[in-house]
Amino acid sequence: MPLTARIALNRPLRRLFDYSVPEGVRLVPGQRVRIPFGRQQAIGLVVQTGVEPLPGINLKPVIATMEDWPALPEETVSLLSWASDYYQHPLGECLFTALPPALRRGRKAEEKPVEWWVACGHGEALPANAHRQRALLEWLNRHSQGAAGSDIIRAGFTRTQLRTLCDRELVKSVSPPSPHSATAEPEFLATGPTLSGAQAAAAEELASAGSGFSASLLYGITGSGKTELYLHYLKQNLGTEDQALVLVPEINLTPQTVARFRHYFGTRIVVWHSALNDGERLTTWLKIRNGEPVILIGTRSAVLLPFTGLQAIIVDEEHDSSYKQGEGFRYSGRDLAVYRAHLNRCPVILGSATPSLESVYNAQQGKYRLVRLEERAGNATPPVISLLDIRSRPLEGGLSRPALNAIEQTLARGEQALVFVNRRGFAPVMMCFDCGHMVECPRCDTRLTYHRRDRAMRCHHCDYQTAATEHCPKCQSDAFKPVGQGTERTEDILATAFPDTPVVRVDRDSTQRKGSIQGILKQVNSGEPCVLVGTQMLAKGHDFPNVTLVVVVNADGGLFSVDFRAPEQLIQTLLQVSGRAGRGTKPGKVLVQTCHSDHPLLKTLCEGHYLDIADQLLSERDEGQFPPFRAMAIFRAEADTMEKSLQVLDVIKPLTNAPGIETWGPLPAMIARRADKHRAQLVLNARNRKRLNTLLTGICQELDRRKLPAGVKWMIDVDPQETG
DNA sequence: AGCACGCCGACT
DNA sequence: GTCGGCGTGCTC
Repeated sequence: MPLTARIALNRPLRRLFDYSVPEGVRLVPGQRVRIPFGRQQAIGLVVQTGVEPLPGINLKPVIATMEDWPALPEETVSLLSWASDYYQHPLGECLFTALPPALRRGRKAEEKPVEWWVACGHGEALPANAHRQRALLEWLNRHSQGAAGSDIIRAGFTRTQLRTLCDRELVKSVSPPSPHSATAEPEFLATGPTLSGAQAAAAEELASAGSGFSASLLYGITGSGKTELYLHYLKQNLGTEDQALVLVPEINLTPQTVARFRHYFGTRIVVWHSALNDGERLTTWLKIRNGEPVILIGTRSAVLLPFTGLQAIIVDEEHDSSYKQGEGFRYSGRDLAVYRAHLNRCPVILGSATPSLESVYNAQQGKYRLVRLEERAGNATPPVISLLDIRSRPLEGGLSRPALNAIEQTLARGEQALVFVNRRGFAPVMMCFDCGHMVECPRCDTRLTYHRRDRAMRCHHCDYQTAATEHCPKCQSDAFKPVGQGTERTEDILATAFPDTPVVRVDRDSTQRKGSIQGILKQVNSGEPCVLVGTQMLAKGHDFPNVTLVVVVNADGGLFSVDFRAPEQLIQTLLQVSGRAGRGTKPGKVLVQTCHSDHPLLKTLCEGHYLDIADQLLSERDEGQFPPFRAMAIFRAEADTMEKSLQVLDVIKPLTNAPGIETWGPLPAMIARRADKHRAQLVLNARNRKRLNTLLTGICQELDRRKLPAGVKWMIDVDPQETG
């Protein structure tokens, strides 16, 4: 009988393809092969061998193996097969997301040798106008050991300059010095950080779960020192040959965070995030695949890396919505982390000051061990939160008089204040007070945000932008004014109100312009009085010891949203941003401006213990029959007209008719048109997750068979984060 | 996703 | 007469 193999391709196809295996070739699951596909060639991943050859199809033979070992180890294939089924995404695309781009394209799974350059002359022979070449040569002469090509480029020189110098025989390429002689191992500490009593107790509880599978929810209030706990845990429990994974949200993966881990683990720390280039990705991927005993700090996709000796997983800020991928393979990094810990029979720690309702529920159900850390580190006390009703109060740049007074008093005491605004730009709308016109995005059903600094009107949902005008573009009236608050506007008002105090704005725009958040925060870290203005970005993980006042400009956005997650997210954001106050020795105070100071949710926030609030929110989810009490999935469709999108979902709707499953819609999405795509959705709400999964699998099979209206893209989102 | 095949409109 | 538009169908 001829040998056969079932192979997955990196194509959006919900099927696999069978091939014959040439004599003398041995294939195992997870192995990378080159195969003929149609009239082209492709890279495939072996899923299964020895399958029964299909009748009536003569199999093409595999061309070659890329390696004689599986690129994806068995455990990683299991993880992704499970995820493919759970998230209803084609297996091939799931498996390929676990490969670095270079290997997806068919490159050899080996390190590109480092090209190493040394200077072998001086600049006298260079033409007088060759400034950059001279600068490069001097730079290289200063590096007596020579330098890697990538470092030369990173230092601001170009490949052309290097090539020309090479042609002039002023630099040459040599083999790189061996890594041992290049640099000494950086120093790192043998023991973990010293813990407070409360931290030590929590550490002991975490450790008591042992080394097999366990999931712990570490509820640690802001400022309680969760990171020290992670460091301590890894120091105490990780063997010298073990691998560990620390997942963090993108914006938490700062140089300081990494430096903190390096301080205790030195070169054992490696990072994984969106800013890595293909070469760096391959290098790190190979390290992980080779089983090197690294501790990897990474964002969402790090959970898919091919670990072979994973012994601990930590998910920091586990409630963060960025753990859910919002397009393509819509997996949850946090949920896959838990499943992966299960596969590896190792512990997983989910840490947060404001855990997701899903995790709180799992803890209540006994699926997760709840570990509490409710004392702030050092002498810090939790901040006091109070509501400031702004109904019929005059506002300046969104700030009420009492709020401005509080900021003034804070500055007068030599302390710092933080003002939280949930929108970047100057104002979210420009409106004409004569004709009522509001400037809209031509491609989306949204208003354009006014960015005064750049004199631009920008859409925050696509890349559209246009020059700002002084008059109404419709009736030319000059009664054309910004409406609502953005960070730029609040920054402006504060700069006017406190002319002698620095005002520092932190949002996507300001950090992009200045290069990094670090530079911007220098001012703040000096401890001198200043006012910080910013978005979400400020709410995460930063430690500002001298910030003693936090002002929330407007808390009302999330109070009456149609999204069932809005109340949870509002509370989480408010508590995270509140947590920036009073992290030093001085007590912190939080003022939340609202038009609904009698709203029960905001009232409990003030009295609030987060777990009590979570309990209350959970009972609302229960009553509304929402997750985690129900399993949810959404069919989304997009096309050049709304009719087409709705039409496809109308075809799908009758297929969802099953006991224990409720279907809502189809309805246009909250923002119905986005980048000229008209979007609609069909929501499925099920009592039983397994039943929902089986139903979805069946529907996908059926839809693959059927001919659907052309030009419509449909997809499934399991456990959706956004239901708008 | 690619890529080829296929059948209708405005060019040398 | 042909170049090329993108609709449709197929890939073991």
